[in-house]
Amino acid sequence: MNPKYYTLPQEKQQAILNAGFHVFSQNTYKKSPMSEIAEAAGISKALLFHYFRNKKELYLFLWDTCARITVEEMTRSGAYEQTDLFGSMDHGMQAKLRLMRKYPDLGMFAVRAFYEKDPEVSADIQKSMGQYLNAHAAKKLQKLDPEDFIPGIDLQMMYREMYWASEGCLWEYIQRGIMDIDAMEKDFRALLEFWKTVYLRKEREGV
Amino acid sequence: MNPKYYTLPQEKQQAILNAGFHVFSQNTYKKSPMSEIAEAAGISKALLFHYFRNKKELYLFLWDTCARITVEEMTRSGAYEQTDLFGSMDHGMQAKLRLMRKYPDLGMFAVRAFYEKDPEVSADIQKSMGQYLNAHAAKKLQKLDPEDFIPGIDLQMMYREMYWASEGCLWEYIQRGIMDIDAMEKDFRALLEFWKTVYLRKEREGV
DNA sequence: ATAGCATTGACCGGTACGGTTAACGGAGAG
DNA sequence: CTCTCCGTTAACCGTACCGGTCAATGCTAT
Repeated sequence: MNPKYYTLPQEKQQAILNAGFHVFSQNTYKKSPMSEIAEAAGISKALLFHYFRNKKELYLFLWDTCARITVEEMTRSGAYEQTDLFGSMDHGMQAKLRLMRKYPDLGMFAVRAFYEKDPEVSADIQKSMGQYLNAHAAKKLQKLDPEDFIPGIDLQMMYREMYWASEGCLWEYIQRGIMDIDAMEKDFRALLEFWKTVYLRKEREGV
Repeated sequence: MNPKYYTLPQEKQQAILNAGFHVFSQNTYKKSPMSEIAEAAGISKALLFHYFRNKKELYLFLWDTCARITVEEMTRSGAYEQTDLFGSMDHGMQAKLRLMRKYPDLGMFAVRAFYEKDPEVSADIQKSMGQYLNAHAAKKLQKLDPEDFIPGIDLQMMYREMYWASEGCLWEYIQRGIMDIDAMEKDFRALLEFWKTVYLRKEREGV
């Protein structure tokens, strides 16, 4: 790719990223036209080809950028460092929301790219996947102290359930196509509070 | 559409439906080629055009069929009649799983069709939408007896949370592209059992 | 043998695609 | 004022594909 891309003003760079994420998230690789991406980014097709040699280069660049941005935002949020379960979920979701605010179609793009079957790109995508998989869930689970939660609860199940509920909540918004991040944050906070009242062991008065 | 379609063997009809659901769920209306659908259904493009006058007719037929099938399966499952919350969720999910087993891409197709923006079909889709919306959630909620659940719990929140978690669980499978319905059923049953242990008021011994 | 129907390969006009190129226009140096 | 960059684009090119048609093929049942 042409390094001149990086000399563009930040907002232009982001516009191109978002245009790419958007178009590639709506259709398969082969059926996502460069012209549409250029138009969505507010530049001419020729200029887009000036920055990226061809469609494949743009696609793989988007994929790498997507992964890089996500990891950056996640570590920056400190979600991995929190020892408290709800605190860590809070930080994680905060990071996710910040991401969605800046790159609304990043999530959907990542999903589609991961399962893209077009032989022109699928191999490259799969090759660069290994490094991005994280096994935080298992580690997080081991650190939990059963004494903090209501007696007899299946902690692993609780964790999966919470994960699914957040994803389901997110998915509802994604489906609807309206990215009202503030509403999402409100919903998620309500979820967190609800979980606390249900899952956490009630402290006896005066303890 | 050509009524001769209904004289086809059931499996052929279903193959065409699934082919249509699949292709239209992967791309926008305009970028979903009839040839691809025909190929996926195992028939020639010309024959597909023999049964459906044009692309639009096929699309709207798929949309109507999708809605009809869903309503049929839901009422048949008796999900709407159950008074017990978990029982009704169980029946509802059973219906959904049966549907997914038979028409793997029906759900995704419905979502895309609902938010399709192509002027050639969007109007017709929206027009025939009103009748399919259901407001069961609100009704279901009113029938719940707080005495059955742990004290002080926010029942509405509980309901939303359960709904999201089921959707999130489903979504995880859809994303993965592998429609292992049996695994899904196992996961969902586990969820149900978990919810019972957490949300239901514990019966004291001997009561 | 043939009438009737399901099914298809080949075709058509039009368009949309990835990618190229020659030219435009504005800013900055002399 | 002119010349030279260089970011930017409209216009173009060859090709592939799309929605839709049609004449022809085979198959079945009388």
